[in-house]
Amino acid sequence: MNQEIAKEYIALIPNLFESFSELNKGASELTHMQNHVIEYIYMQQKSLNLKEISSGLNVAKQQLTNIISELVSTGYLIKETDKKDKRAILISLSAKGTKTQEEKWKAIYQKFSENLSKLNEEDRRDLQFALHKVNLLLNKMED
Amino acid sequence: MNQEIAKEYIALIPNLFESFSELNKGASELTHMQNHVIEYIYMQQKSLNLKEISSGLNVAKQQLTNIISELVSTGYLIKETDKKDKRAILISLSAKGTKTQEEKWKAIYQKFSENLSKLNEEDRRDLQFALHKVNLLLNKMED
DNA sequence: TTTATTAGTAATAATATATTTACTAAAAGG
DNA sequence: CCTTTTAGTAAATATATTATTACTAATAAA
Repeated sequence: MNQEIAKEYIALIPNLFESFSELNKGASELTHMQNHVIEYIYMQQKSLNLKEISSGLNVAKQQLTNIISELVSTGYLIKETDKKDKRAILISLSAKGTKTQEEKWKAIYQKFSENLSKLNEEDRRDLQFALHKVNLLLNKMED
Repeated sequence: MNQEIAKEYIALIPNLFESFSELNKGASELTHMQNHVIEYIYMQQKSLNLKEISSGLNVAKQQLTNIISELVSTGYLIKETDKKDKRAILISLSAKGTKTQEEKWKAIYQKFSENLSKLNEEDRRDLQFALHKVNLLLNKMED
């Protein structure tokens, strides 16, 4: 059975690919890496130190020093020293940073909502249930 | 109802994020863009011309000229002129190109399969059904 | 059959990203 | 304490990506 499930999971990834790539289309004033960093922090929903961002995104910490200090000075990120570990610095989104992310997701949200009209009511009901179940179980798996 | 569905859809994206980013971790000998191009062609499951890749990836066609000719000379891609439109060139994966992609997906597949053991049998059955349904309906939506 | 579009190429310059090496200061471990 | 590890910074270099402009040749459209 596991094989069947894994196949369905794998099939899901390309299905979301388009929405995913669209996240960074809106060609803001930010570079790819800057976007990438902001997006990652937004998804993690908490403050992160440089090391966590580095390993989460697979980017050398030396690179992040510049990228993040740029994002701090342009007002997207906020730095504060970690009181539990004085070597570390916790990085989080500012209101401005959060807003840019919310707008990107909103665009995907709207496009998807429009496409939903191609399904009839029964299919939509099924889709809702199935999506809910998938999210629930994927979360359960990651714990 | 559409709002609820869209919310579940949006929630799904971060859920797949990790698997998604992992696709390009294996730090092959290829650059990001080269990987990106190969990945895109692999996902589309057919030959594409330069224009289609350009608009699909939101990358200027001028950039692709170099990227693709490099990938052709290193044996990942194959070029052939489109007989229906003599201006165009159809680009597809070589056996070597296909193999690299298959290996990346296989790694994701295996990791996911291992994680599945965290679910009990009933949950796994539910997950399989729900994933199948989601894929089915998302495909239906895109037609 | 002209004219306008479209697919792709080419070369250059401007930016961005990646890699390497070396450094400070706090923490962890003995 | 003393040593080693860890988080972050810094600067230089190499490589990759993006943007701009200009060009050829095939196709579409007037």
